[in-house]
Amino acid sequence: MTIKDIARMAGVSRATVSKILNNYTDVSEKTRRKVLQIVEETGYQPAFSAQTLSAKRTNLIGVIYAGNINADLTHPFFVEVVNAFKKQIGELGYDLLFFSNEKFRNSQENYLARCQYFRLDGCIIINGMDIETAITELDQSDLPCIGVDIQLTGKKSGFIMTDNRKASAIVVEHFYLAGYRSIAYISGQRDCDIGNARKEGYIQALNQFGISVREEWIQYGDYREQSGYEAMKHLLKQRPYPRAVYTASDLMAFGAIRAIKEAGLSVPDDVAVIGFDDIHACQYSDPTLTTIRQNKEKIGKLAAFMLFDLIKNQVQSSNVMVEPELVIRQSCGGRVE
Amino acid sequence: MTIKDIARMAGVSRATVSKILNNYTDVSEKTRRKVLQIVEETGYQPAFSAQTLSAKRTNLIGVIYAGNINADLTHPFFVEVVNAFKKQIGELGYDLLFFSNEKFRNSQENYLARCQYFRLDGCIIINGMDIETAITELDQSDLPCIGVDIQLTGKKSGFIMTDNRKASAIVVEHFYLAGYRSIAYISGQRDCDIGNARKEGYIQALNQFGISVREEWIQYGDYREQSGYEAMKHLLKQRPYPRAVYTASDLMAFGAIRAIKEAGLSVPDDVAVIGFDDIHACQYSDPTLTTIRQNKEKIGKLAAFMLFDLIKNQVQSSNVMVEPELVIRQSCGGRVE
DNA sequence: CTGAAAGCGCTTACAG
DNA sequence: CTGAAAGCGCTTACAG
Repeated sequence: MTIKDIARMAGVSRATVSKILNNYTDVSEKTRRKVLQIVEETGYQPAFSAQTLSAKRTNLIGVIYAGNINADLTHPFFVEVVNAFKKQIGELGYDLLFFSNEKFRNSQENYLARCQYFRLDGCIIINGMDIETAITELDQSDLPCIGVDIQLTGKKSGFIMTDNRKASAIVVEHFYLAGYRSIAYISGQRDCDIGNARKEGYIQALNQFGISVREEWIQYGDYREQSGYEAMKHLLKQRPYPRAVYTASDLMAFGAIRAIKEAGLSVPDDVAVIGFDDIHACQYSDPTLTTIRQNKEKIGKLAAFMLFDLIKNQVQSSNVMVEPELVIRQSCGGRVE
Repeated sequence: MTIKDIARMAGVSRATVSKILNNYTDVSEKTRRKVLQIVEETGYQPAFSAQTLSAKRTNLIGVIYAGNINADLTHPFFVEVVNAFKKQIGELGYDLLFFSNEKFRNSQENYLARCQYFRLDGCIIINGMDIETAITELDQSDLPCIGVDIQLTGKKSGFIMTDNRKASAIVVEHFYLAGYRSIAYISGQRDCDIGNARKEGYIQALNQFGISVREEWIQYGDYREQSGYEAMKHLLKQRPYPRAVYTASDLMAFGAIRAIKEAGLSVPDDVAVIGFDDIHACQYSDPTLTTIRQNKEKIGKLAAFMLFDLIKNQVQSSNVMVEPELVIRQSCGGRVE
C-alpha cells in the first residue's frame, strides 16, 4: 500500500495525496475529504524512509550518553531527566533514537556522522566521564544539540544543569543556621566539572560566612559508597574532626554514615550529614538522609523545549541553570556546637 | 557527498561502490582498495533513508512500554533489563528506537503501523498494566517481537521472564527452614499476571510443606509502599498474626516494616520480612531487606539473542524462564517459632 | 569482475 | 486547485 495506490483509488495524482497528508491548504475541500476517507479505510501509512529521503526532516532525536566511562540508561539521575525529556519531546512530535555505542566504540566514534546518517533533527547529550573529542565535533556542527550537565558552546547548541554552586550554598547555609561551623566536603573526582562547581560553591559559601576553608576537610571520592566511607575515615582521623559533612552524592553519604557508625559515633548527634541527589534509598536509610534534590522533571522538560526551539530556529544557543532544593530529613541534625 | 561522488572519484559505477560497501565478494581486490581508500579519505557515509528505502532492513529495533498505566523509562527493574538488552543488541549491530507514546496515544494507538512506518526489524515489548489490544495485533503480526514479563504467542514472537513460581518456592522454603510456619503473602493487584504467578507459587509451596493456606493471610496491594503498609496493618489485626511475611515488591516490604514498627514490634524478631526486586534501598534500609533478585542482566541479554534469532529466522518462537535468586539480609530472621 | 537501468515511495518546484 | 516530472540516494537483478 503506497501513495500511488491511494492516488489511484481516489482518482487523483500522488502529488495531491501528498499535499493533503502534509496539510497543504491549496486543495479543494471535496478532494481532501475523498482522499482522507480512503486513507482512513485502508489504514495507509507513508513510509518513513521515503519521506525522509525526499524531505529533509525525520522528527527523530538522538540520545547520546557521552564519555568513555559512560553513564548508561540505568543512571538514577539521568534516567529521570531523559524520561521527562522523552515525554515532552514526544508531545512535540518526536521519537527518540538511542545509539548503541558498542560496535561503534570499537571503530572511531563519530557521533556527527551517525547523526547525519540518520538525518536526525537534533540530539540530547548526557554528560559522562572522559568525554570524547567526537562530542566537540558534534557540538560545533550545525546540528541542534542540548547538553545535560555538559557545557556545549556551538552556535546551535545549548545546555542545562542544576545550579551546583547554589546547591552548595544552600547546604552550607543550612548547616550554618543549625549552628555548625566545622563543615567538611567530600567531592567527586578532581577532574569532574560538576563536582568542582559544587566544591567552589562550598568554598564560596564558607567564605561568605567567614568560616575559613581547611584543605584537609575537602576529600575526593568517586561518587560511590566505598569512596565516601574511606573519605570519612580520613576526616575522622583529624582532631578536631568536622561535625558536619556535605557529600557530592548520596551514595558517598551512605558510605560516610557507615564510617561514622563504625567509629562508634552517631548521625546526626556527633556528625551531621547532607548528601546530594535524593535517590530513593534516602527515604529508607537509617537515619533518613537529608539531601539536595535536583529538579529532574524540569531539566528534562526544559531540555525538550530548548532543543525544539533550536530546531525551529526560534532561538540562539541558550543555557539554563535550574534551582536545586534541600530535602530535610534526619541526618542533618540541628544542634549548636 | 553521495555514492555518486565516490563512484566518480574512484572511476567506477555506483553499483560497484555499493557492492564494496556491502561486502559483496565479486569485486576485484584492486577496485575494492581504491574505493575503500576514497571512502576513508572523504569520510563518506551512506544515507540511512536511501538504504532503507532501497533495501529492506533497517537494523533498528523498537522499544515499546506497553500498557496504559505504563511503566516508563525510570522503572527500576525494566531499566536494567533494557540496558542489558541495549548493550547486547548493540553488539549485534542494532540501534534502538523509543516510541514517544504521547501524541500517538491520543489517536488510536497502532503499534504495528508505527513499526511498519519505520520498517523496524523487530521489537521488544515491556509489560505494563492494562495492555492495549494494539499489542496483540503486533504480537500476531509477522514482525519479530520479544516480550519481557508478558506472554506473547505469535509465530514470530517469544517472551522471557523470571520464574515467579520458583521465586515464591524459594522464599517459602527459606522461611520454612528457618522454622517459620505462619507465612503471609502481600500480592500485587488481583489482575496482575506476575503477581498471580507469585501467589500461585506461594500457595503451591505451602501445600508442599503441608502448611494450610489461610485466605486472610493473602493481601493485595499495588506494589507501592503505602499499600504494603496498609496490608500489613490488616495482617497484624489478626490473631494470631503471621510471623513471616513475603511481599511481591520491596516497596511493599518497606511499607510492611513501617507498620510492624508502628505496632511496637520488631523486624525480624517479631515478624520476618522478605521482599521482591532487590532495589537499591534494600541495602540501606533498617533492617536491611532480604529479597528476591531477578537476573536482569541475563533477561536483557537473552531477550537480545532471542530477538536476533527470530529476525534471522534461525528459530521458532521461544520462551524462557530465568532463575531468581534469594539475597539474604537482616529482615528475614532465622529463629524457630 | 563491472556497469546501465530500474526501482524503492515519497516531496517539491513548476506549469497549467 | 491539480498533475506531470524530476529528484532524493541508495540497492539489485541482469547483461555483458
